[in-house]
Amino acid sequence: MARPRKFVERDVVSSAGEVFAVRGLAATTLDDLVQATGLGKQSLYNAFGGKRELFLRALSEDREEAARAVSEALEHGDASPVERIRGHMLRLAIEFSRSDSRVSLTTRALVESTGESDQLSAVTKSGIEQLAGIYGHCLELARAAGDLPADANVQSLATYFVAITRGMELLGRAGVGRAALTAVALDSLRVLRN
Amino acid sequence: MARPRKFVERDVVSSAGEVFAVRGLAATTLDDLVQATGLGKQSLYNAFGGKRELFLRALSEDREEAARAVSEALEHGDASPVERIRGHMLRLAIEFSRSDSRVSLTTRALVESTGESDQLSAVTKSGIEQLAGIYGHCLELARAAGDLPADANVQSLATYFVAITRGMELLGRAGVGRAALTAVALDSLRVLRN
DNA sequence: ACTGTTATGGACCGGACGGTCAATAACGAG
DNA sequence: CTCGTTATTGACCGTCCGGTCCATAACAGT
Repeated sequence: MARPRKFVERDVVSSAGEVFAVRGLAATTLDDLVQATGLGKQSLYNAFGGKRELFLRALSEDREEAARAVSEALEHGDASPVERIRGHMLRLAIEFSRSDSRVSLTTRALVESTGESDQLSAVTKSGIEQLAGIYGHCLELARAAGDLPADANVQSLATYFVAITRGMELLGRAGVGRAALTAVALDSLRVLRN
Repeated sequence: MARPRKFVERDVVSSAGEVFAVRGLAATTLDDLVQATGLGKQSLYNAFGGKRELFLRALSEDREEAARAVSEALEHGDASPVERIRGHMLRLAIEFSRSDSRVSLTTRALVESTGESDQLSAVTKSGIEQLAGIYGHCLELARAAGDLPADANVQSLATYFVAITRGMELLGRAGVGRAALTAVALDSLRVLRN
């Protein structure tokens, strides 16, 4: 009944997210997005509403994807919970030491948000809570298995892992290499010793 | 022999740094800086050369100030090295949970730098190495005092502390409160148990 | 007081930015 | 085939941006 779109929203959001991850929200221009997505300005505007809205879409997708990935790494497999966390951290060390200058959109949003009541802040906060929840779940299993120190607080350990992973991401961006990041990841796991 | 300046460079750089810390490099406009510093555009330009150069000045100052502060916290006092680190981390937890939306210029530069060969990257990398060096020095003392696990690697632990502090900074920005950040700080110290 | 030199402030500029408009194209329904 | 609806395209717009120009002010030295 009407002219069909020539693009798939998911692909567009994904391409846009790539640009945002490399350049950041403020530094990305509409023309960058036009070039990266292949759409015209007006099509972009019709479908998403503008640069900021498109970023929010990309952010949501990135958040979901990240949560999915961590979930998969921590909640499945036959290794023990602590070993799963260990494997996850080592994989992150490798991922963050890739020199492709990407920064997760969540971190971008965190840094570029302009205030408490910013919409970016809201999405980012809930994203962090979601991540902490996933870590927390796995840590709970570890505790049940007796693999955590007796006095460990699962909640705060979960937040701790969110913090150390964000820190590793920044260090990777700063050029810290794979070996060093791996060492950091291994160090970070020492908090789990009992 | 010529008209004297009406401003003190240090103050101007400091005010500018404040703005950059809140808004970021890309999102700060020259007019923001004019308003924050009280100088005219031309004076700003004469004295510093432009927005980017001014940011670099502010970044250097911020880096020195941060290094000085950490140095002071870790290298003096009658407490043991490990206890000094502990106190330092607890103080950071409080600092990062202030809700004033600041992000250290080093983190800003890290996230907003546009490539490997970026001047921002260079300054930031050396800043991180400097910080790691300070942590490393204190950890060396701790090791000498026998307060570190026997198999601990001082180098990587130093990097680890840089990572966890950057992560805590981001979490603070995300709205994680003082109590939670303090718990994270305490957790992070568990890697030092022997 | 005069002069050389630098600082200052406000007007100004070219360009890029995010966003919009209007003409046209591509479809499905009838 | 025609019509209604929506997508697309490229030209266009007002604004804001970083940066510059220029006329003037404020000093130090003579």
